[in-house]
Amino acid sequence: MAETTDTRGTGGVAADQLRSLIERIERLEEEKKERADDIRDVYLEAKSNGFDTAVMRQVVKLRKQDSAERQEQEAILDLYLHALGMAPDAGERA
Amino acid sequence: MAETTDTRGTGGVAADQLRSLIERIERLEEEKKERADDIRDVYLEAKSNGFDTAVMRQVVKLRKQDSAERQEQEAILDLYLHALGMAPDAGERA
Amino acid sequence: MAETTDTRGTGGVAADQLRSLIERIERLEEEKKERADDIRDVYLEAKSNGFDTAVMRQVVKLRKQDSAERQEQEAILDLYLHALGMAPDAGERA
Amino acid sequence: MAETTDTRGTGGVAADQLRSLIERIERLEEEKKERADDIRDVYLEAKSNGFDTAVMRQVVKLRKQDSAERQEQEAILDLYLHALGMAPDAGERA
DNA sequence: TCGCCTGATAGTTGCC
DNA sequence: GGCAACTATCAGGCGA
Repeated sequence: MAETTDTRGTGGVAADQLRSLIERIERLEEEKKERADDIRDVYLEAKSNGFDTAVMRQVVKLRKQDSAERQEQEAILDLYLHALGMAPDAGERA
Repeated sequence: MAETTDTRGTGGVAADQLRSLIERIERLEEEKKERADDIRDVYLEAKSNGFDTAVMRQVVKLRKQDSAERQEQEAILDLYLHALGMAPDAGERA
Repeated sequence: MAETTDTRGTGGVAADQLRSLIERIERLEEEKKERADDIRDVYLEAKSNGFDTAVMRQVVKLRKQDSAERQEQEAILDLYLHALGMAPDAGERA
Repeated sequence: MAETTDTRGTGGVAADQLRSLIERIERLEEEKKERADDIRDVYLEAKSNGFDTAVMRQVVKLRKQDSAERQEQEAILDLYLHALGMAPDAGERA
């Protein structure tokens, strides 16, 4: 734990490091928000072109679920293989 | 001590009603927690019988996803039908 | 130790046991969800009667905290009683 | 005929447009997720360097609030300036 | 445009 | 002690 008291005086090394981390996070959150706004804009554009955004959202959600489910399938396969001692790279190879 | 303390005057009836609502919620939350505890117990029982609970949780999750996806499929079908003005009982259009 | 590698062959005992456990879990989760839905309904009913559900949720939370503290007090009391050899029922509990 | 996937007569153009919109959305959501993952990574890095991430999240939140308040102040100022016919054409934002 | 509702996100708790 | 699931809170989108 960093009760390092490295903060000799004000603005120690830890403080600088912390400031840097915070700023990186803030920059990333800003970019994340930009993407969210862009997505919102695309939906607005779609709506203004006569598309049903509810349907579109459903489509996007469904396609996301499909890929998520595929991931799950792979995860559970791995788990089975491990449970059966047949993991690909588990070192255990009878 | 359950006399009509505050029930006279303004807000009395509302107070009784509120109390009733709160108690119903609390009872339901209690029951919900009981179920959660039961689930936890089943997993513990499974583990004590040599089953891999991680695999089990994954299985449960996957089966839940399957049914959720089926629901989504139906939802999107409904949306399409609506978007095409072919909804089962909704011929009304603004 | 229970040997669950009984899964060799077609539908071993372990497989049946696993299926049973999974189904119990799913039933319990279903019931848990029903309670959650009921709670939601009560809040909706409250809202339709003019109550502020945010305030209600706060109340429920506070009362839960209170009860938690009370239980903690009881736990401490039990501890003392045990330490004094005055526990109501020693040990056996299902 | 250059556009083979264009099923004219059955909303082909719209279909292409819809596909394009969906793909733009999915790409943006992907990028959004990348940023979220990056943020998560920075917090992990911070933690591995001994920082308390809960505190850091609090700091980020507070700074976001501060900036929101500052922007509100600027908005009010703009409003006043407009009301006075003194709105700047293109103001620089720090 | 306002209020409702659903989905996203941050915090909390329990498990490993 | 770290990590993941769950829960509660909050904001954005939709309908009236």
